[in-house]
Amino acid sequence: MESQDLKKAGLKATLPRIKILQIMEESEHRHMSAEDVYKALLDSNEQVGLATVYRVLTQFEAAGLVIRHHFDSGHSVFELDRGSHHDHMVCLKTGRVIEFKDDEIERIQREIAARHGYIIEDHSLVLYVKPRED
Amino acid sequence: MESQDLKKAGLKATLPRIKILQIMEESEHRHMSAEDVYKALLDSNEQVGLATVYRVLTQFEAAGLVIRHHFDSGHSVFELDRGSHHDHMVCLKTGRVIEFKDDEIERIQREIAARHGYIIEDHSLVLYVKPRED
DNA sequence: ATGCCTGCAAAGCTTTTGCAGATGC
DNA sequence: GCATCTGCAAAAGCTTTGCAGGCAT
Repeated sequence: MESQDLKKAGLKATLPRIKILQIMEESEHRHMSAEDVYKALLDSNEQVGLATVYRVLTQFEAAGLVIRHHFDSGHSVFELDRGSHHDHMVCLKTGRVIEFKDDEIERIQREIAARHGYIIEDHSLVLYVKPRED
Repeated sequence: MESQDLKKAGLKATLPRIKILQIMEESEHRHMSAEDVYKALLDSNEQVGLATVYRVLTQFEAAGLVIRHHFDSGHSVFELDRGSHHDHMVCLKTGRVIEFKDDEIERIQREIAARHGYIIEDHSLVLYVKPRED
């Protein structure tokens, strides 16, 4: 039940929030822009303002429910935080987003940061790729 | 001589372009936003419009003279392309940007892309870090 | 009941664009 | 001289915010 997740996150279980959470859970695209979410709401005949979508997504981010990515395009993309960290590969031809994770890379990253006297708080790794058979 | 670089890149050697190239070469910060460049121009008593800065930086990017990064902040930062690829570490406390490169990480990245049937066109790796002695 | 939410419209920021005049070659 | 470039101001995205009314608890 979404209302539980919301309350657990310290957010009142309002209709827009519940709907947005549902949209993101049910969407076939795990990465959605605010506009994408807004359009999906309209498609479901939900009356929610775009400003509210932005506000809710920002609150979700603060609450750790979603992760905000920037990729390379000047606008934000949101993804439900299912708890398992991973990196992304974006196909330049189709726009498809593939998730992956590699412990070896993560290990080396920590090592490099440490070598400079730092601790990693977060990181962003995006591979921009194209199909091999081009 | 900057005008040579510009002509080689197929761009007319105009004053704004030359000045912007100089600014970026001489700045102690290798990563500058359009606004940063614009302010630096004003500080040097150069009369160049902000729109021109954006236009020139975009042309430079297309010409391969600079690289545009997005990091995580909703605005672009530009860096002179000195030919040697590297990744970035951004200190969350001071904003300092450190460059690094690791062949092992690069190798694994290519391997992962290949495993999914892709070839890497480009990639972006940014570590958001904080000093160890916090 | 009351304090947190929402919708709308307006404003904010970064970046782009149209146009007339200026400049490089 | 002519095409390209620049400055200005206006516009265009994306995102945030102020305010008056609405909703969850």
